[in-house]
Amino acid sequence: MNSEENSHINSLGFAKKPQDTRVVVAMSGGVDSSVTAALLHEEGYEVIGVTLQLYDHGAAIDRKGACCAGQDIYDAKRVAEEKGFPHYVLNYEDNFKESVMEDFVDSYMRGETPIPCVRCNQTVKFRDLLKVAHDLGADCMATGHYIKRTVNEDTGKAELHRAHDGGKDQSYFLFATTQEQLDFLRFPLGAWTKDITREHAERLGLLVCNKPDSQDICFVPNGDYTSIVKKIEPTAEKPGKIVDMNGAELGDHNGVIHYTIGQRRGLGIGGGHNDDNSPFYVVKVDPVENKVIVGPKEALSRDIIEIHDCNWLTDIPAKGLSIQVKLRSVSKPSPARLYLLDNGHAEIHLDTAQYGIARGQAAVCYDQNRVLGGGWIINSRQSEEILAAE
RNA sequence: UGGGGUGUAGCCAAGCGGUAAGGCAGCGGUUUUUGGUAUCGCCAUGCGCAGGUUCGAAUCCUGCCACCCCAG
Repeated sequence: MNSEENSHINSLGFAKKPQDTRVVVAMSGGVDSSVTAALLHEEGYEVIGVTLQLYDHGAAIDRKGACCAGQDIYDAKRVAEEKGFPHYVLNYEDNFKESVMEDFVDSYMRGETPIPCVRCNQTVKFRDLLKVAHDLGADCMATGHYIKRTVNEDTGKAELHRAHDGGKDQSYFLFATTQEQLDFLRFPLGAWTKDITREHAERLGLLVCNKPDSQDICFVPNGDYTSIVKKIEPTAEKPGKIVDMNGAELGDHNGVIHYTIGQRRGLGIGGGHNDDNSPFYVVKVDPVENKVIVGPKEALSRDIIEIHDCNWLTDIPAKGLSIQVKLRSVSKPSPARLYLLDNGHAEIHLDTAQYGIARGQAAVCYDQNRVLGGGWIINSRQSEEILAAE
């Protein structure tokens, strides 16, 4: 981030001195965003740190690897104080609850499988906090995400690219970033590995340098997401039947919110229900009938995915586009072809079928390392040609 | 009541005189910046019960019990 010595353009892409460039840094209290803020400050930028208080303090205060509550807010403030730049804490609890947590709950109630991290980026951070940054007169807003933003010399447009460190790449969670948001955003860590970030944290003497990486859903304590669903929607947990694909009852469930497509464990279905004693997987979640439908792994095979609420950072030709797509955060992109549909949806035709594609998850499209955009999975099916071949 | 069959872990199940396969479920670990997947490990001192034969029995014998089927 300190290249371009021979240019008048500073490291954030502005034709002015760092000290004349005001940048709002979204600080979660973790290592990454702390380093981002401290480094920009070190470079001479006019840094304003902002931390959002997203959910209940008390419940999160002892939680390792959380963010944006309790101790983390304090940590962010300490970093700002030590480095000597202003820092604000904004209470976004209501906002977060409405935009992220309630969406999370509604999604499970509909039998879907949500990704709250994407919703959070999409709403609270890149819509609401970004507006605050604008209001503060900032030239841009920086975050500690591992993703690269480049400016295409031909088109002059900002592009999103996967992080240099493929293992830390967060592009899956940022697919919904619009072109307009991207124009205003900066991701200084995108070209780094986590090791480098931690080295800088140490060099800068940040008290957060040894904090563990965050993982899991930040507002869910010890991995038990259903406790949050129940807390917000006490009627969410209705017991019902687990049935096979012919409708035969195989067992009981204690609420569809506990299940997601592709899930194997936790069904409690013993042997003797099929010839080879092969395991059962959740094939469908039916909140209306309050049933969980299970079947063999083959029944999960899907090679056509329909997505909606799409965000595109490039033009998609009418005749389709060869892409690579990620249908879950942890998996290599797989080759596919992308087609836009008349209703604004899009369809992704996978070269090879995948298993466990759940409604509510995201399909993120790439051209090699470039993020083209993506959408939310609304439907999926197995093409007839493959069905016929089986 | 007569005839036949079956009883092996929570479930399915192999073994048929030589010291309890495998799978499903469950539990635990690894992996993982969403859910899930995957992967690794653990899981019957005992084979319906009681005797007997044998160096040795889940396996052979006897009795009892339970369930299933057919007859009546």
